[in-house]
Amino acid sequence: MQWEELGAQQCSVARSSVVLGDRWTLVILSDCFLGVRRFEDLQTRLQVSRTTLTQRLKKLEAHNVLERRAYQSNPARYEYRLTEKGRDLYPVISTLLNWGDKYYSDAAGPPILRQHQSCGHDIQPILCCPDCGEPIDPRQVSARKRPDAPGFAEVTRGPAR
Amino acid sequence: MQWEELGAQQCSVARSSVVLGDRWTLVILSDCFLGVRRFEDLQTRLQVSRTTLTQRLKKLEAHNVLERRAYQSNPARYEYRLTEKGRDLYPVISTLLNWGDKYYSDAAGPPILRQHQSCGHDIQPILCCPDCGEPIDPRQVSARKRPDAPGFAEVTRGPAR
DNA sequence: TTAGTTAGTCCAAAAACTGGACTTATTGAT
DNA sequence: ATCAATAAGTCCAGTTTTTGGACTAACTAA
Repeated sequence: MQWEELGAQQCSVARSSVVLGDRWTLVILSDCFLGVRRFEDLQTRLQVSRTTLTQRLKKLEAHNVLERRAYQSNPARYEYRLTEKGRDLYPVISTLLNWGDKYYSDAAGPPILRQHQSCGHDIQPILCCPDCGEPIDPRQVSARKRPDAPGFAEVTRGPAR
Repeated sequence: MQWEELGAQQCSVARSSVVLGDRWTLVILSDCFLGVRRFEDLQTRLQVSRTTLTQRLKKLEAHNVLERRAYQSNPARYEYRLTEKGRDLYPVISTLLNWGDKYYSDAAGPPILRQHQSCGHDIQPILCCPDCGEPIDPRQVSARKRPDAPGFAEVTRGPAR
């Protein structure tokens, strides 16, 4: 299957993977959330090859996740900023960071600390139900195919077995 | 930079990307959360090449995200189950699904619906602060390098500018 | 006996990624 | 005026990864 075809599948994770699913994209976006905007900074920090970085930035721009914007002219220089669609990836990056912190931190703790300004605590955000407000226990969430949806999702998961 | 070296970086997203950062892994895991366990089922549903699927499953097993377990002998047949470390990826998959639902659904809505058993609603989980319980606004979260942490993270993001 | 099932392996071709040199247009220092 | 530095890329040839499809092993059911 060609790569872009994956997006035709009836699955939101598959469609998201068309944009995000490679070695570098999530790391690039993570840096964007830290305020890094320039090609040189990204390249230096991530040690990604210039060719690959160029391709990734173009792809993210094409998918409207980043916006390429001139911050000076003569010579023209560009920076990359998260669009609203890009900012909406915050929960993904944030939960990925939680997972990495849990399983790949060294003894001294996570390399990046996040502080919730509203309450002052260092936090690792958690998933909650937007309706009842309770923290989500995955076993309390059942998944089912939308009745009229086409595609392969015959198997879906019920609540805890 | 070689691929596994990325894990040496002082960044939890980079380390997570060593395991998750490719075209297929997140989609495979998404299927695992739907209860798909077998090689053939994954291959048929995802249309991933058998070689790549084999490699991914081996990698996920090596990183202790999936467990390979015989469900019969003569001939031996194996299934793949999420470990605790794998189940801890639920928030990542879930938020990725939210994002895909928002930006890549067709008019009829998301292909997979999730219902919170505790309260009965169809939901898209949101991020909350584990301390104060409020929904997370990314602009209310500042990131900073742990003071003694080595590595490149000179740039960190403050709260909304 | 034949076909089907399942979890893979093997191969050659195609696609993606790599490091490093190079380009262009400018500013600041000597 | 000359030289070095900066920034955002492009270009290239070599390496690594991914692909589709055929094949295998060890059974079971008809």
